Amino acid sequence: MARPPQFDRSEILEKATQLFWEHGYRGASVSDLVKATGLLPGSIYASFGNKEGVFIACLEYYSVKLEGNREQFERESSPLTVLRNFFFAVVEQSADGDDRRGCFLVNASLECGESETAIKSKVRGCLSQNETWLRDQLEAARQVGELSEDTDTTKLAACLTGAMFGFRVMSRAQEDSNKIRDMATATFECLMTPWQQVAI
Amino acid sequence: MARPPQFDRSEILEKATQLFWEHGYRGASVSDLVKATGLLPGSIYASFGNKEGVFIACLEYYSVKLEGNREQFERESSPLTVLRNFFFAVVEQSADGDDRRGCFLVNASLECGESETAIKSKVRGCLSQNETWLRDQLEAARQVGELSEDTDTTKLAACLTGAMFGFRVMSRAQEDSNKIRDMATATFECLMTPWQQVAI
DNA sequence: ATTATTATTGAATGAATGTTCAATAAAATA
DNA sequence: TATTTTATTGAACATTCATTCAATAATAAT
Repeated sequence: MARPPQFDRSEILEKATQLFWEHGYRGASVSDLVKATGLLPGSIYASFGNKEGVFIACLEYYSVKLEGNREQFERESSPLTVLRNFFFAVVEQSADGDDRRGCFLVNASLECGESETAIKSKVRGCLSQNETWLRDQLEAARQVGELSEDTDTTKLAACLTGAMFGFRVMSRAQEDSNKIRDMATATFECLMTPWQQVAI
Repeated sequence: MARPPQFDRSEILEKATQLFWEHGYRGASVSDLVKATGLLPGSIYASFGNKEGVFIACLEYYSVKLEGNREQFERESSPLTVLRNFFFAVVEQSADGDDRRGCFLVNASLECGESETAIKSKVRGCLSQNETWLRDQLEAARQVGELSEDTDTTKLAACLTGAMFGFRVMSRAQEDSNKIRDMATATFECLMTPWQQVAI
């Protein structure tokens, strides 16, 4: 009994995400959003409530995409290989000289403060989802015998998350690509080696 | 032959830094700056050129303070102890539940993009200064025999820098204090242990 | 075809943004 | 003391900000 939206939501979110990712939440204005998406203010406010609403929808959109990204690696390999492949895929993305936007979630986490409560909690949720996936993967590796029995998978997942945050920041700071690669590789090896089981 | 400034520059910078640290570069307006410092717009623009100039002066101010912070640890201990003490001082600051502002430099690094060129390069300079200090400290430790001869101190300094970025981000993301402490401790041990020499 | 409901339009809103400026005040030199 | 130089004042600047709204268009159900 009503007119349906004329636009493709995920197409709009893709464009909005690119905009926010490049300029940040505060750095991208509603006019920029209008230009980037082709939607007029009225439509934007009718669909997302306000600018913060658009941003949170973008965070969700990005997070879902990231989830798909992780699942993509889960096909054929052992848990540890899946984990390693995902980790180094992020490393490569962070080391890419032509794209130094870092991680949309990490950027948002540092840009937004106590005043943007809804954003903060959304970011927190998405980041912890990623960390939980890492832990699940480590746990699976432990079950399968790729990691030693006494591996503290929760703590290890936190360490890996921290390491990833680290080179996400380095990526933004425009560090040398090889430096990022080297430091990420070394850190990964240092963190994982103590728990890895030698195949018999 | 002229009237001297009426304000104490470092007092102003202290207040401005606190403001920017809490709200970010874009999140703090010039009016906020006026309120926080007590200076009127004209004085601010006469002294710092523009808002970006104030921010860059704050980055410098913070960086110098950080340098003093590092030197404070250099008094009585061995290079490795100095390094460890500094590292865990930052950990404790990051884990402090009442102050989750993270690192002013890291925050600025993620908030500011390609449009704020001057800020980006200032941040880069300050961060690399810290990393260089870490490397020097590691190098001293190697010379003294606290670390093995074949320690790649440059790469290790990069790894430690990344680790610190990591828990700076976690601090902002409002993670549990003990989680931050645990992950930082574990990461530090993993990174350092392979190179540490056992005393004979 | 009529009606109810929602989407889109695009101008308008008031508040806030960073910055400028002429006037004034204060200090240091001559 | 007179002069020069710089600092401070506080209002005013144009611009941009996020948001609203009455008018219009489009759809689905009656």
